Amino acid sequence: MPHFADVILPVPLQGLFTYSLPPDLAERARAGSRVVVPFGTKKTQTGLIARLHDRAPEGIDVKSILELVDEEPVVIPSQLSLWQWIADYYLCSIGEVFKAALPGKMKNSPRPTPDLSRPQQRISASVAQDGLTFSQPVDSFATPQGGEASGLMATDTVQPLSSHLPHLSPAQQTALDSIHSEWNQHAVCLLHGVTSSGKTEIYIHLIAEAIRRGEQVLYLLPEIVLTSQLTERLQAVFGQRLGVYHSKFTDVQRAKVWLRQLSSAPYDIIVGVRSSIFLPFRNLGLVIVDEEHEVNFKQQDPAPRYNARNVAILMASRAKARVLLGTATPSLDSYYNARLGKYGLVRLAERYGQVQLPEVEIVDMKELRRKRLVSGPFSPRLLEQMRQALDAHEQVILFQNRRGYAPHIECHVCGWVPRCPHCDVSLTMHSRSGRMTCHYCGFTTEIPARCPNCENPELRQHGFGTERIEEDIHNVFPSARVARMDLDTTRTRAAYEQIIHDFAAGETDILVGTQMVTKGLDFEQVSVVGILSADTMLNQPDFRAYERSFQMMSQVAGRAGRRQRQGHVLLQTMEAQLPLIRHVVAGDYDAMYQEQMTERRQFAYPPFFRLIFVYMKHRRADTVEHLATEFTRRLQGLFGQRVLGPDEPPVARVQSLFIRRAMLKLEPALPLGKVREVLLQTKTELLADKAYSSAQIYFDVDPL
DNA sequence: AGCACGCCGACT
DNA sequence: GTCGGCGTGCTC
Repeated sequence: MPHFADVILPVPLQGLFTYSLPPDLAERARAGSRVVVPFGTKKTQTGLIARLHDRAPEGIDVKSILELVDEEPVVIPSQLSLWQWIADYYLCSIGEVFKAALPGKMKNSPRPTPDLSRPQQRISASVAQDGLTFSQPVDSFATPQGGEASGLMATDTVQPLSSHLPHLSPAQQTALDSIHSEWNQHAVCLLHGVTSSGKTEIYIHLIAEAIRRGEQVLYLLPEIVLTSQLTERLQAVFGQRLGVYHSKFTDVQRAKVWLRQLSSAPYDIIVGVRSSIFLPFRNLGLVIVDEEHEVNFKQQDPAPRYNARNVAILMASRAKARVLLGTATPSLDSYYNARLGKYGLVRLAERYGQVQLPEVEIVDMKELRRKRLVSGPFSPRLLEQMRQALDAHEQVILFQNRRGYAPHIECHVCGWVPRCPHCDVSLTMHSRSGRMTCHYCGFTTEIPARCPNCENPELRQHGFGTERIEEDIHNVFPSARVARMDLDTTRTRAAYEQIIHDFAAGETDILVGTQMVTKGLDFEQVSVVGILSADTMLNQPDFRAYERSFQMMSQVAGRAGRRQRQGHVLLQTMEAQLPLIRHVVAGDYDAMYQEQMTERRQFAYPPFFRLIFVYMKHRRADTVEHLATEFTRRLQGLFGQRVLGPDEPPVARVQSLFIRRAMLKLEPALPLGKVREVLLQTKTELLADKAYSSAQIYFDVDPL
């Protein structure tokens, strides 16, 4: 019987914590089971047993485990080893991975036990009553009580799948066959299929095949594409075999899916967002990553800053499963891997049905402004196309990559601009609420009636956000029904679904929105798409700005197109001569790829080099400056000119903390183990210095 | 990340 | 004379 357990705790500290096992728990404790342990002075935490052993740790006052929450593990060995891989690769603690992995309810820390010294009732009623514990055998969670877990799950009683499968066009069938033959050589295949080429039907066939072989499928999607339209379509084919895992579901719903995957009757298919890579899979056979180029697959803020696409590829290789990456606009990274022969590559160049690719027309805004033919956000040409579409009872999508009313306001007498008191950005004006908001920290304040600096009552608005566009459309086309889709109008899943539903049902004529309107939505009646300003995307200070602009513009352009008439895309830009704009017009992905790859190679950026950012934050600018200089100096001592910086990120102060960053450009051949060790070591050393102890230091590996 | 301990300003 | 600011140190 083991005497000790190494426990993962949801804290940003490296390593595991060793606790002793009381004899009555020792025989029942298992790796992967949750435990309640004392941590710190008077706190208890819910942790997870990583391993059991008999080696008494030295020089540590070992405490005892208080409770065993689960009789059966809730995390299986393959998950534990994946967590460790994520912590190692993305340079964070395994506790941070644990925190991100488990649905909230399953890692809730119980109230501090009133008397910790009294051992008695170990699995207390207070812990078990939330219904999310494993005091009972796991299979009890696969029974019909939950509603969605039907008793008819046994494979032999489910209807044959083939009767529901969608018909494939010859082009789709060819692509499907090619994917199979690519999989003979490569575990990962990239499906480069133009918008509306019918990738989903191909996915459905592949999923059905995997299920017939008795394998599980993970179907990853970026958050925004996971609409009820898609899940209903998949549900129609796969019914009860399909589980959905979404961040807007409640904790209880997510915990139910998790426990169901542990049972003897798990879902065969999980359709889910980024975090569904953390679900337990005992028999993974296929991973589909749809819209693989999406930056959303990378978690940005709290650690672990993982890329779910890349983790999914690793998971699949460990499970000997196949991977299909699907997109109309591949990430340069994936396309490069395909060109290198690391991934298979299959193209689908034909749109499904008789839908034609849209015609893209450049509108030279610089020229129009010079001739004073345009003042607002719409060119005459766009207005003309919109009017035609409305007259023909067709729909319009307008894409403007900025929410709010005006990106900033300015006193035209003294030049005063309202800025966020906590962040290094100007405040965005929102007219509906009559307020100005910081898009970084959420700080909000009233719009002043006059300039607080010089009392001038005239404050000018600069630029156009989606809210302003919506208002302008009302003025130009008073009878048109307009909807706006951005972060402000889609706070709830219901509101988001409502906007999509109304537009699909033809109850809205014009949809204005941010990036959200570019994502995998197909509307039959859209004949005109307007990209109001390509420049807001092109001018981002980021080496991926052109790649992203191409992806966004191509994706939104792909929303246009009907069976009868060719769709029209109007691309308004101040940089009409830019080669990238021509590539969008021509739909020439390869030209964009070649051009960007030349730059990436020249400036030592991905996919030729691996990037790691070191972020440092402190409430004092001089402290963070010194820290950043010292961190960079130490790294340069070991890694030489691979280390750049420190510099200020585009927004150099957020939530009252000053930010600096150092950048590492590492050649692919460089073993990561040494780098990892040095980075963590340097961080530890510098934080041990009193001058920097209240600073925050973290790493962003393979940033997007 | 929490949380407590610990040493300096505006309050009953 | 106290309540509380957040700097500092620790968590098996």
